[in-house]
Amino acid sequence: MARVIAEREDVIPMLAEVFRTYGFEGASLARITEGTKLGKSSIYHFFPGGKEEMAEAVLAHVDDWFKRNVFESLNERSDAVEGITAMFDDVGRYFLSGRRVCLVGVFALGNERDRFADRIRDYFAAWIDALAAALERTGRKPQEAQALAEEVVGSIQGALVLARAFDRTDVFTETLKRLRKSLLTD
Amino acid sequence: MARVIAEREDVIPMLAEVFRTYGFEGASLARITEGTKLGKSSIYHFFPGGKEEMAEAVLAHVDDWFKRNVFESLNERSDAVEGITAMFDDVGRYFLSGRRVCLVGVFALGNERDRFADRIRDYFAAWIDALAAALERTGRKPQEAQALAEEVVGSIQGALVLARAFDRTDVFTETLKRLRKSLLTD
DNA sequence: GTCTATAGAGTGATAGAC
DNA sequence: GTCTATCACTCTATAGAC
Repeated sequence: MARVIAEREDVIPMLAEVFRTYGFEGASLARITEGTKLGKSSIYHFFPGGKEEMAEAVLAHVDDWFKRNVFESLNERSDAVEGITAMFDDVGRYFLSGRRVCLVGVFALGNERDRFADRIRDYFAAWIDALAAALERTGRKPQEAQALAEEVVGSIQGALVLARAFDRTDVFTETLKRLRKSLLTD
Repeated sequence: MARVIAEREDVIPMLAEVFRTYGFEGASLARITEGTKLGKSSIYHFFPGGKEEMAEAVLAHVDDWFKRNVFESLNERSDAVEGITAMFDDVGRYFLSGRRVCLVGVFALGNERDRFADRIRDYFAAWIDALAAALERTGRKPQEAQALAEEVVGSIQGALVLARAFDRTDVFTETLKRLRKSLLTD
């Protein structure tokens, strides 16, 4: 029998895509098996806790990706301006210029929010805090930096909604351009 | 037999609340009958087309509410500044200071977007256009007004996401305050 | 009688868990 | 694959207003 040996780690990005596309409730086992090319038994082998465990793993994976890319861009560059520029590039690439939606944002809006409240809150908090820290290194006051960071992350989420609504990636890419400019010029 | 006679019009706001809370896929008939206090027969009597017709009616209702309130605030006041202020008040009240989510935004992010693409696009386009027109009346150039309006509507959507993520209404109300100020001072 | 709103059993299909 | 629960939806019967 032909077998494609899969590992849990390899399944998670595909799972993420299913949850992103259909939301938590809409991610049925049929869609999950279709999206992962795995049978139900394999899925339950990797995630005995069912959909809840799958969603947890996906959220952890997204969190990890942002920590290793976006937040690292912001924190580990000696030049804060360069770090902020890199963050916008990372974000633009991650969301496929607006064609891809934010999984955590989708979860935040749905009734699954309460179930994953900690993960959702931590994701946005970590992002805002990392950006605020970088903004402080550009010479802004802590309070101003925090407010600006919140503004930027919120605007990115809103731009994803509008890009989907209008089915136009430029709504997203132009927003990123504008936000970057406004952070780095005044 | 005890009867509480309902009308289609009275059902729609309750339906809207169910769709807002659970999304299109998550709005099961069980949740719909629970949320509307109506039996299946009554629901299907009012909406023979099933969930699709219910969602259409709800989107039309939201559209109508915004046209009759938010957009009217913007367009039919002789003083554009007063109109913009009224819009922010309307929006703050409508979204219950951020406790309530935007139904159209939720639909835009989900895979139901394609099914209701026209309604979703028109809702945001009408909002942005109405705000842009008011901004032009405050003396801004058409292009600048359009970009600013898009920015504001996007920021409002993003603020709803963050308010839900942090479970803090002030994230939403502070964003409204900031946006209003930035439109009316510079 | 007609008409509209309601009650709720019952349909096959699909859900998630195992 | 197998399990039960739930899915969206249909149907017949019936309530009360005219």
